[in-house]
Amino acid sequence: MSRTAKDRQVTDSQTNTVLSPYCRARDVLDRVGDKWSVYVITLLGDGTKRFSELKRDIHVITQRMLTVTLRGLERDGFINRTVYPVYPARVEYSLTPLGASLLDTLRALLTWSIDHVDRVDEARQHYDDAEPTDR
Amino acid sequence: MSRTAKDRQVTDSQTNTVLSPYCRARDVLDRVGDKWSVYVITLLGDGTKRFSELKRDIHVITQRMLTVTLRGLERDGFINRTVYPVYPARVEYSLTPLGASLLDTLRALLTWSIDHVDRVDEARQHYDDAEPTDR
DNA sequence: CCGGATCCCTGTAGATACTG
DNA sequence: CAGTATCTACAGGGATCCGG
Repeated sequence: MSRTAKDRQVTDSQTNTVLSPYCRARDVLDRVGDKWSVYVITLLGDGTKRFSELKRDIHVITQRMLTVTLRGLERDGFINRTVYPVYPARVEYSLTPLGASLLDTLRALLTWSIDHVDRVDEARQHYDDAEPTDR
Repeated sequence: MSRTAKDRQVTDSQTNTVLSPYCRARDVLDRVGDKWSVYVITLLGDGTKRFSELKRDIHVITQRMLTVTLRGLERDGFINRTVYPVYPARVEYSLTPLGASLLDTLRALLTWSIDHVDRVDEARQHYDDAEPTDR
């Protein structure tokens, strides 16, 4: 469940055959969970982009958070980072095959989310409006 | 981008037609991102389960975290909570149609994750082992 | 005993701002 | 374009207490 390599190889003493692979899958799910990664991957699905282009496309993201996000995605092997030694500096990002593969899977979840967010919102309001004594 | 209803209806002043729906989709993606929700949904995919059954199946989860997770999923309309006024207390959880629908989409991502975690781990080690001077 | 609530503590994601 | 420092909010966890 943890992020460290050491904890990840925990032997599942309870002979739970499902939990263990799930724990490892969390490494990927955590990427999906963080605020900007999915969106950056989606944008790079349209092709190679510069740092400044991404910054402009998202526009509400902090410069710092874009850097952090890109570093993480590069580390996980989802994107390539190419630096052109020119002035002013030019850095381009693009999806790796692994990243493109993830994007394919992600699109399904993304469209599901967009299609059902309204229903989730309804459920939340219904839940929040209910008498606390009901529970 | 935020969790509050107020912030969610931010008017996209930059005429960015993609970012806005993505922000709303985050409400769903955040569920995927949190540590136990996906696993609980998966377990409930096999059918109705009691609190104690879920606790036993996951076994490394805290009683508190299971409660918190179930509350969140119930609030979002993904699961049903049924209390039987008996002794000892009996509470059963099951997927709603919405939850079952999400699970279908989730399975694809889950299998992708499990299939590619090794490649991600490789990428990470390669990245971490590289000379910091390379960047 | 079961299911949960409540208090408290910690790590860390994310933001702001400043630097080169 | 990026690195660094600092701050805050909150997710996650431990322990303990509570009502049926």
